[in-house]
Amino acid sequence: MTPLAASALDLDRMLCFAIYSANGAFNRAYRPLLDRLGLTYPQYLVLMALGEADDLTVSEIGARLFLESNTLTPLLKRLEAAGHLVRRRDATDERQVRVSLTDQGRALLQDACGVTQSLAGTVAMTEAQARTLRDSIAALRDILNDPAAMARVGDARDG
Amino acid sequence: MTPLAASALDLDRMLCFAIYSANGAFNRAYRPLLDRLGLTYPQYLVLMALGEADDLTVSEIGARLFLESNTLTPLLKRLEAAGHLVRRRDATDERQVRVSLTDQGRALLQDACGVTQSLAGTVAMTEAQARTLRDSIAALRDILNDPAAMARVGDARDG
DNA sequence: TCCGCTTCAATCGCGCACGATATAATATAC
DNA sequence: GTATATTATATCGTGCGCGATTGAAGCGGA
Repeated sequence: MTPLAASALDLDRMLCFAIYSANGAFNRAYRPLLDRLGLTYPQYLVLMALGEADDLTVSEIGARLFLESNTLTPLLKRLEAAGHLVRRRDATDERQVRVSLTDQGRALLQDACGVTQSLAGTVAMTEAQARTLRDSIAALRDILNDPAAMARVGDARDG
Repeated sequence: MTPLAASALDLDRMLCFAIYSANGAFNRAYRPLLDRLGLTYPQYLVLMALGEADDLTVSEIGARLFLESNTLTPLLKRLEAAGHLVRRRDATDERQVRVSLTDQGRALLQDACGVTQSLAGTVAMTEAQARTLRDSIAALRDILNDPAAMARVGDARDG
């Protein structure tokens, strides 16, 4: 007498829920470690992005993290207020804002990288397992982020 | 001259970032579909949980979704205001709040399940691939959610 | 030159997610 | 049987995440 549960849609069978709950678990695992550094996880990601390529525009950071200015602008302002980075208008195109790490921000990123590695060391997973899993998830993400692939979803319900 | 990028910590090599960005991608894919039903993704998960086992307490829902009352209480109030579920104090233990789907909520869940399937059908992945990936991610989540496993993370930096 | 179109960042509103705390009900200790 | 501890839910403040909108800067064509 539970017709809805009879399908293959149970929570534990859903890939999206596996991703959703794993994301929450990662956040909970990172939080106490990043708290000591005064960082949130998205802020840590921004520092990582700038560590790979400094002096990025807001859009370029967004392209790497799959975020947009409505999320990044206030986040970047907080990191700037904390002295971890500097924002300045591009001289040749005043629409753009270029973001660069300060020395303090660069040092903080070094500390934060240690956090990642100590956590990675705790999760019992071989390098090969982690790589396979990461690549599969990234491929899935790229499909979901592809407008062309997603355009037809739900069409059967519309027409 | 980019010492930070030289390590294995690049964004695209991080499992946590793969999870984080895939979660965002799933949300973006679900949003337009669930918007038509007036639901958010977490609200959809709550309906799913109640579809599997109705008349759950707030804590029981939280145990299934890895959430707590500070997140669930306002979310449940919104779903109740929309007429999708009912909340009432347990007669034998007034501390607990029992949540049950209304007929309207049950019907909405049926509609929402169609959304999931149309999206799953669009993502080119075999059943076996999806199962393997899902199980790996869930196992990872369970490790990250295990206080005992996580207790030692960062110890090396403390002592 | 002027007008429209696009692009980039910023702003606003809303809904999670969660640490910290509050409040009420129950259970336990004595 | 009252004091204390524990449990369940609710409340509050902060920081994402994002749809929608705004405003300024650049770009195009007539």
